[in-house]
Amino acid sequence: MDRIEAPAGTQAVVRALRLLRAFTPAQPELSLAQLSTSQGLKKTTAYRLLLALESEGLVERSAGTYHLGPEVIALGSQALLTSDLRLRVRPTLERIAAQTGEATTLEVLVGDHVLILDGVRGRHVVSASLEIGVHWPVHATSTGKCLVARLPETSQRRLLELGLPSFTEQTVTDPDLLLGELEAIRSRGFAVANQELEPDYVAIAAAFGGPMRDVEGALSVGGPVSRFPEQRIEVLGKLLRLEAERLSRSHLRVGA
Amino acid sequence: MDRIEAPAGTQAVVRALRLLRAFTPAQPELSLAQLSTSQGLKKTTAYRLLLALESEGLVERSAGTYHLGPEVIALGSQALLTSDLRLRVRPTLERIAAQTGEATTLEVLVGDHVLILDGVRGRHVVSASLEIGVHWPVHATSTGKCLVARLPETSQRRLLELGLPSFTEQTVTDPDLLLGELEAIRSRGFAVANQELEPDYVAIAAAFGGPMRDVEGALSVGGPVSRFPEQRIEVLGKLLRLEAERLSRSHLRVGA
DNA sequence: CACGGAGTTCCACAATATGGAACGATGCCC
DNA sequence: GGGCATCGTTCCATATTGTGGAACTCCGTG
Repeated sequence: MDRIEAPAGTQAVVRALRLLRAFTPAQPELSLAQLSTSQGLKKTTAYRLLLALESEGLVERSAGTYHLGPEVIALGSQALLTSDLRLRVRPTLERIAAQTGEATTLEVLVGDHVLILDGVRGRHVVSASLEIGVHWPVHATSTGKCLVARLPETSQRRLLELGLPSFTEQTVTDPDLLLGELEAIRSRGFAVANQELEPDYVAIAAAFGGPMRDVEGALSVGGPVSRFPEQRIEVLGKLLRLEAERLSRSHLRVGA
Repeated sequence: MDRIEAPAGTQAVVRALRLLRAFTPAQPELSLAQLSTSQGLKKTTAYRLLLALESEGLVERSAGTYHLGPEVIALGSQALLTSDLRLRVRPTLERIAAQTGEATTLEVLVGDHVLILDGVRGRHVVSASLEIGVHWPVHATSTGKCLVARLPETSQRRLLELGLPSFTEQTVTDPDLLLGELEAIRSRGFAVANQELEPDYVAIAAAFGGPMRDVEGALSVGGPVSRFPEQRIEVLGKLLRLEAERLSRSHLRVGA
């Protein structure tokens, strides 16, 4: 999220879209009152916008509360299926999964979270859950950290200033500490999140760039801590860095 | 889509949402010119709306064309994961899949298509592809037909008037013929699509209702024609009808 | 080099979205 | 059971916001 493009003269649309984003896994059902106050909108305005969203099938109402409608699912799947990034990276993902035997993902930065765009399961029974479409905070994930590490510093600060919730005892919640770690990640070429999101869960990630040297996405492997001793983390990190570099280079043929 | 709620004084939002819907699997990349003309918008207006959509991450731009952005995927998955219909019907789906061994889906009407909301694979190697989130035309699918059969007649006509593309030699493309079939579906309690969408693919479906006697969704099983002789279709149809009725009744405890 | 067509910026105008006020329903508490 | 708070909803005058024409800038082409 480097270019924070300021929208010009389009408040109604932006407000409506923000309303959609108000729905979270924790709060999938919201009343008009909740929606309007949480978005700082007048009741009337929120109501009108919601009517528009409802008429287009993006929200539904039942028993006085709103929730996201089926049209959103349709749009989402449409976006997923036609994601060219996903298609391009799929072979890489499969190769890594085959080589390491671990669950492998492709993730991108969206808003202030990382989004799982695609994934390939590993060979083990115990493994990451791999829910495509789910998003996680950046500061407690390997992918999040290595993606943020490549952003301009102002964006980094902005992302890290907004409060870093703790998930485990290992979660890094101090912005300055994290900024230091980002530095290390840049020089190592990969990031590790060792039980920072969930106990017993380790993940390793490396980011690759777009046509310019901006961030495009990150590759990760992860699994239970028992399978990831220090030494193997190092090996996997180097593997991911290699694959990420290959993806970054793959632009040069086509790009300007 | 029975209640075609007319949006009041919200054209900007509606226009923006329509722009999102302009992206199809066939045309996942669209230029400004394409988008503006296809939606009957002035170039300037479409441009401004797209900027707003882009700033919120719902569309992305690369090399002069727009495509749906990652935020759409996030929203879609959010909608999917929190769909209470999906959660409620899951046990039923699993039961049917276990009992029949065939791929089983839950589908709903969205716009003028059916959307696959959830699915459980069957036991066979050869089976339906089951891509959750994908949508199909109503007139060539078993689920589509039985969902439409429960709509008010005016909605039915509207849906069937808008041109029925042919997919196989079996596809019913004549609106009047289809209206007749809908009648039969209502009395039988289930619908069949025998190679109407794809050669060799048979599906059977039954719809269930919401709190009022409106349509809520449809259950289906499907697979290669070789496994679906007339007699078995009849058996499966009755099974689906039974399960659908059970779902319809499940409201009565809670509902008004 | 002139042309057509792409995306983009600018701006005056009025159509459109805004939010205050007021209404009907529902639920809660005294 | 009456009154009070809170919810969703409708109406409407207002000016803020979105609209689209005109004009500009890049392309790539004939």
